[in-house]
Amino acid sequence: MPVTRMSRLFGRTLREAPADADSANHQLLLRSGLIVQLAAGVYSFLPPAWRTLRKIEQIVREEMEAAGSQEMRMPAIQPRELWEESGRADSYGPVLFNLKDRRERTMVLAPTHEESVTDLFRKVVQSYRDLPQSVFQMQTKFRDEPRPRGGLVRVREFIMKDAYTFDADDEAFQLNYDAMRQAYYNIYRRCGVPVVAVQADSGAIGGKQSEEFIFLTDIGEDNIILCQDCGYAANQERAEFDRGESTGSDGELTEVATPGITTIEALADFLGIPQQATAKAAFFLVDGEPTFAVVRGDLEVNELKLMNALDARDARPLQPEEVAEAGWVAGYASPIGVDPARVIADLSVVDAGGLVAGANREGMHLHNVTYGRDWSAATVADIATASEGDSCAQCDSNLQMQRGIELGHIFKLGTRYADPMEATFLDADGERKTPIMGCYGIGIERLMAAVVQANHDELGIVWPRSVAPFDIHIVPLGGGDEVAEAVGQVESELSDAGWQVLTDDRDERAGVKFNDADLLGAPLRVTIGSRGLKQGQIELKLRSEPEPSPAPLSGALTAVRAAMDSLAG
RNA sequence: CGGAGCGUGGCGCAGCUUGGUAGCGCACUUGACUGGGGGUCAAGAGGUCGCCGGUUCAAAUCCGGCCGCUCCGACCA
Repeated sequence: MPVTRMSRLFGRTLREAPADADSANHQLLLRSGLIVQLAAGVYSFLPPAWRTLRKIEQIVREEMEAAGSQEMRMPAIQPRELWEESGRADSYGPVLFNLKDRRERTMVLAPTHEESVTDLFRKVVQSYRDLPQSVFQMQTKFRDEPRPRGGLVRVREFIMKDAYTFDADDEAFQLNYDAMRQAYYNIYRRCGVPVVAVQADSGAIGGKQSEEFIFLTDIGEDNIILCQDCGYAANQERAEFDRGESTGSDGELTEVATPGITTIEALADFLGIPQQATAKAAFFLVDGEPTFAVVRGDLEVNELKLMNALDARDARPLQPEEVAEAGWVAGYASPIGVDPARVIADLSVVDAGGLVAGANREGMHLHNVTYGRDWSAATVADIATASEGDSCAQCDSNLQMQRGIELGHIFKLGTRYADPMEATFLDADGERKTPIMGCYGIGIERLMAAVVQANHDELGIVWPRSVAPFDIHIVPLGGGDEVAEAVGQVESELSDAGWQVLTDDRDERAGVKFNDADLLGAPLRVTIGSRGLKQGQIELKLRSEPEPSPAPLSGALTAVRAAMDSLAG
C-alpha cells in the first residue's frame, strides 16, 4: 500500500473556514480541504474525501450483499416518457433536471430509479420462480432542489445507494424489508453515526408506509417527535399524538362580540379561556379546491396530513382574497353554515364539545360550538401537527421534539409502480400477479457529513477508524538522517501491514503539523522526532484521546497494532 | 418561488455613509534566523473591486438591471 505524502496531497488545509459554512461538519470538510464547492449544492471531493466515500460505499455494499441484494447499475439519463408512465412526471416535475438530445427528445437526469427498475423488472422477470429479488446500485442522482443547503446535507448532485426488492406476496416482502432494515442499522453503526428509525411520510416516492433513519442533531432539517418512555418515534410530518380531554361544555349556542380579535391567542385572552377551548379555521387550496380545515385552537394544521386525508396531490394555504372569494371571513370563520363537503375536521374538534368558533361575521364569535349538533364535516381525520409536550398516542407520556438529518429512507411501495407500469409475473397457479415492491435509499455524501458531525471536536475531525481517509498520520519532527531513516522504516512497516499511511513530509513547524493532523483527524498519529529518537522512542497518539504515549521505535508495529485494536470499528 | 443578507487577491475581512492613489490578517514565493502545538525578520508575487449599463472631469464607492452565493420558509437521501 503506497504511503501518501502531505507535500503531494491534492488540496490544502485552511486556517479559517469560508464564511458560508454554517455547521461544524461543513466547516471542517472545507477547512480540511476535503471538499470544494463548484455551484450551489454541487461539490468536488478531493482525494481524502473520496477515500472516505469509497469506504462508506464499501460498508454499504457489504451490508447490502449480506442482506441478499445484488449490485447492478442503471442509467442516469432516462427518457421522460418513463416518468409519464408512472405518473410522476408532474409530481416530481420541478425537481427533475430536463434536457433534450439532438433529436429534440426530452430526457431527464434521474433523481431516483423506481421507474427504471420497474421497467427492468417487466423486461426481465416473468415467473414467480424468479422471485424474490433484491438489487441495488450506487449511482449519482440529480435533483434540482429548490434550496440546496447545509453543505453536503442537501445538494443537487449526489451518490445514492438505492435498493429495490420484488416479492410475490406481502409475507415474502416483509422478509426482504426486515433484512434491509437490519442492514441499515449495521451500516450506520459501522460508520459511527447513531440513528433512530422513525415513521415517516413516503412523499414523492409513494407507497403505503415508510421509515426514515434519522441522525439526531441540532443542525438537522427535520423535526422528529420522540417518546422517551415507549420509544415511539416519528417524523413530525406524520407523528400521531393524543389530543387529551375535551374542555368545553355543550351549552347553548350563543354569540359574543369580539371586535378586532382575529387570532386565537387574542381570542383566548379576550374571553379568558384556554386556547384548547377554541376552534381554529384554516383555509387551503387542495388539488384546486378551496378547503376549510378545522383544528382545536392550540393546534396547527399539518398540510401533509391534510393532503393524505384527502388523498390529494397538492395543497397550499389560500391567499386572503381567495378566502373572501370562497365566502369565508378570515379571523372570524366558522364551520357552521359552510357546505360540509368542503370542510375537513381534526379529531380534536370532533370529540370536544362547546368550543368558541367564529361566527362568519366580522367582530363576532360563537360560544358552545359543538360538532354534530351545530356543524359537520365531510372528512374527519388526524390533520393536526404533533409538537413538543403533546401526549404520546401509545403511552400517554409527554412527547419531545428534536431536530435530525434523514440519513436513509426505506419504503413499502406495494404496487405503486408495478400497477401503472404493468409489471407483472405469472404465479404458480397460472395467474398473472403484481409484485410487491420496496425501495431503500441512502445518501452517501450526506452520510459522510453526518459522520463528521457526529465525530469531531474543537480541533477537527475525529474519524471513526472504519471510514477514515487515512489510518495513520505520521508526523516527522526535525531534519536529519536519523529522523528520515526512522520515518522510512516505520512507514514501510505500517503500510506493509496494510495500514493506509499519510506522512507529513513538509518542512513545517511542529505546531502546524500537529494542528493539521488534528484537523484531518486520522485515528492514530505517530510522531517521530529527533528528540525521542535519542532514547529510541517514538510517540503514539490516538485522535480520540487527549494524551500521547511513548513507544519504542523497534516495536513500532506492535505498538501501533495495539493502539489501533483499541479502537472500535 | 416568498422573505433577509452578502459578492473587494486562495481564505477571512476593512474601505462604500461623505466619489479622486485598493488596504489589513492568514496563506503563497525568495533569503536568513529558528525548530515538539499555527515562530521572527527582510524582500516579493498576486486584485477586470461579480457582470452589464447609467450619472460624473472622475465610480469599489452613487443609480438601474442582471448573475452568483448564503440564511429563514414551502420540498427530500
